[in-house]
Amino acid sequence: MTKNKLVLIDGNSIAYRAFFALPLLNNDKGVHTNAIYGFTMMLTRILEDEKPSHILVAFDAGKTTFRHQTFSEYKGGRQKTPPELSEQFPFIRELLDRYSISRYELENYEADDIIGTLSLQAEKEGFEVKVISGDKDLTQLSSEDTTVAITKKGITEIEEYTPAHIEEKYGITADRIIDMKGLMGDSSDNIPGVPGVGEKTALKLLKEFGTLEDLLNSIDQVSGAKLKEKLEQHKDQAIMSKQLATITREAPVEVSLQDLHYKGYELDQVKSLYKELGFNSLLDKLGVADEDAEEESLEEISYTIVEKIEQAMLTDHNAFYVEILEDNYHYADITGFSIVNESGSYFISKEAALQSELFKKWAEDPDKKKTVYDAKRSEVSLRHHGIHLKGVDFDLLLATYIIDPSETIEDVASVAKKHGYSAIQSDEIFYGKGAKRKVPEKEQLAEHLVRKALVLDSLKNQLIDELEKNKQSDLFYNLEMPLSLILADMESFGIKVDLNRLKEMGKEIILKLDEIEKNIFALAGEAFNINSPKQLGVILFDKLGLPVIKKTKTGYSTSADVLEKLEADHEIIREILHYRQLGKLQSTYIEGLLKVVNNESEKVHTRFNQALTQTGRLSSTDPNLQNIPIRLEEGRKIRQAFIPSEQDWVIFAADYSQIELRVLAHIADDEKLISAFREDLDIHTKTAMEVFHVEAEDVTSNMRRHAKAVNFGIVYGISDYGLSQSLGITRKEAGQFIERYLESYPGVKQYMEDIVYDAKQKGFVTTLLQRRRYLPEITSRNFNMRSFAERTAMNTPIQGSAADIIKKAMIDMAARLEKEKAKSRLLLQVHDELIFEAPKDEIELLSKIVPEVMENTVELKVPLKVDFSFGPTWFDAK
DNA sequence: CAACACACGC
DNA sequence: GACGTACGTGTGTTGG
Repeated sequence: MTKNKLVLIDGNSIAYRAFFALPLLNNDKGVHTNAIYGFTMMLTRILEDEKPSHILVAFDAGKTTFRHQTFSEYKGGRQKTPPELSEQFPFIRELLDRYSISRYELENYEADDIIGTLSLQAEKEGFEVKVISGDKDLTQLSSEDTTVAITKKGITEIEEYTPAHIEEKYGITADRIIDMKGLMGDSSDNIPGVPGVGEKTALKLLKEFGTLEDLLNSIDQVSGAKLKEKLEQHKDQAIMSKQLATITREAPVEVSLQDLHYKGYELDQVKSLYKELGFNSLLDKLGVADEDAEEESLEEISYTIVEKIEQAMLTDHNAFYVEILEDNYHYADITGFSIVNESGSYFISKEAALQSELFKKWAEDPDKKKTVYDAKRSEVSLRHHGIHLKGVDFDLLLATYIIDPSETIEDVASVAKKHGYSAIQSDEIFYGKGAKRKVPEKEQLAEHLVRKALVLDSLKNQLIDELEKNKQSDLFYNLEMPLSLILADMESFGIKVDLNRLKEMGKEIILKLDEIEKNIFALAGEAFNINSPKQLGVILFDKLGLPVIKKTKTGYSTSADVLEKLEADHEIIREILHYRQLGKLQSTYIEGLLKVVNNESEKVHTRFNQALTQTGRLSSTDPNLQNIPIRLEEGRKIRQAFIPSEQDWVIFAADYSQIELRVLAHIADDEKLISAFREDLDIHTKTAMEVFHVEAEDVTSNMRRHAKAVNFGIVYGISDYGLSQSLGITRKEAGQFIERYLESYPGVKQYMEDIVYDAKQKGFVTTLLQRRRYLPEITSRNFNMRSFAERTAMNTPIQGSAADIIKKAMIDMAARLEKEKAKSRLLLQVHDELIFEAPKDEIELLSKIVPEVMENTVELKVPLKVDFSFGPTWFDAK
């Protein structure tokens, strides 16, 4: 017989927590749902993790409780519950009813007291008890049978208070928590305590004297005259405070433990409430994806399954959809096509299309306009069949991304849904996911693909209007759309890899890894899996007794910054760091790269995601060629394996110098920063001079390092905390650095203030070329969310404008290479640099035109500066 | 299979 | 006074 388990939830406290932890979500009926949603998340998690046999959610009853008789100002000065939260309580009660979970409130008592009373009863009956709240006061209930879980950050993370944990954390037993409260008070409940006594002092006193009463009986033995006087003076107040903080275990609760038995819930009940509230993600989790709704909305459509293509089907203006099921379109096969135009709606099988000369001619005709979804993907896959797609005049994927980069775009259906168009199923539902994925019969496939083309057809004009309204037409038509074709070229062409070089490096690294592994095992005194942070933690901190610097939620942290601090303590640390470094090279950059090299061409074909990042940057996958090592020499050598695809060619790399800071100088219109760049000064040294008020010759390398980190922080929008981490200084010091920086560059300071104000007014920020990022959280009452949104407001115009500039440079560069009839080709973009391969006899040309084009692609108040180099491998182009 | 910890680049 | 803090991608481990 397993033990009964009672879960007691502090309903008010969890609702508050959820409300402040989540942004103010609205459902389609205009009801705020963030607290309900957070509460639901918490509740389902508890049911799953704890599997209680009994459960109750306690709420506070009215305004006053028996505590007010003792102290009329109890909970005085507390802010009124925001109406946005109040309106959610009825739903939370409804939710509990649907879940068949008991809830209870009691006149004159707080939720705490109900919990205290029932937990005591349950303990006596031999139950295991779990209390869940956001209020640390509840920890006083912790006992051998009762664990108190307090939400930490957000709503999903909790900290569990067992008697042992309390002793470890505070150095006092659980039953002394109330004595501590008596001394230190509690400002949120307006419990006074003893003025001048905080947590530290309270704990010190209790450790020395025992209970509050013990302490007050021996005040004369307290060291420190001031403290003694305070205690003497506020003796009664301390006793009263302790009383107020004490949870009663004898409230006249009218429910019995039997009443709290939990028998599970009725799926339909919960489901219908979720639907009403618009909790779609939770509906999915219930495993009851809303099939009927999907079915309902799918109106019938008519279309033709084309056996033989005829000229009349291919017109001047078309919605054209190319289906490729695998996500890596470099290697995947085309599944089929659909076309919608004024002549009709068609499904065309892969075979029917590719055998047709008419189709090829139409696809390659720039005057036959096509609206597509993901032009790059369509283009690259058609090329495998010798067809060069031309005449794309609208890409639904890119338009959706430009209009709002925060929308997660999964497939045509997800885009359709966002614009209120529902006559289509998602690919996940239509094809199935994971192992269940399969291509259905032709009839069904045909219908699904035609539906996609219909979406293209019907959303196009709507999105064109939206782009126009946002003044983003130029960005869309003249930047992102042409860029997608350039990226298609880069991706299809690929980059040659020196397989032998890579394999050789792999062998060397394996030898070294074996050696280091032996050393580590010898130093540890046993063999273990070095790649397992868990096992490594046990060795370092339990067996070798090294000091614990940081913990993660699952155990000890063994990250590099922690290990570096331990380097002097044990020689095993150096070995582990080296092992990690080489292990990363081996698994990600040697084996990982070898896995994705095309065996025939010996090239890698990355895919640039052009519709993903919030800032407008590209990202790169399979392989990611934007994070090839460079910082450490050992890793940098990986670049020796990237070589030109033709004999006697070179790799030519050009990078913008300090593009983000130059952009900042421009948009902030900061006089000092502008003149620094006009004079082409070393910007980090210059910043050090300004921040530390010294002359150039007095800037030490440490000052420059600090200045560089601050510049870095400005560019990436990190917080004082982030800066303190990267410099190994305190948060306060980091904050002072940032302040001094802003004093040094008043234009920047003004910009930072203006942009945040602007973002609050408009709800979004823009870049040089009108890219947008919406920041709804900038008005959040949650400090963290608001701060993050504010930093994003400052940072996105900087990083996003830099992204705009290099994208434009890529387009200009492609045009210029064509004009020069050069053979050189662009291979990669890595955020602020462009990598080309070039015949040796074009090095001179590139050395002239690459900097010229990149530096002049836009005109800013400061010059743009480009450095370049070249060599037989990417490694040598440094 | 998802979540986590870690590490690489900009 | 605490909160939990740049963005991406890929790897290995772990536990359901």
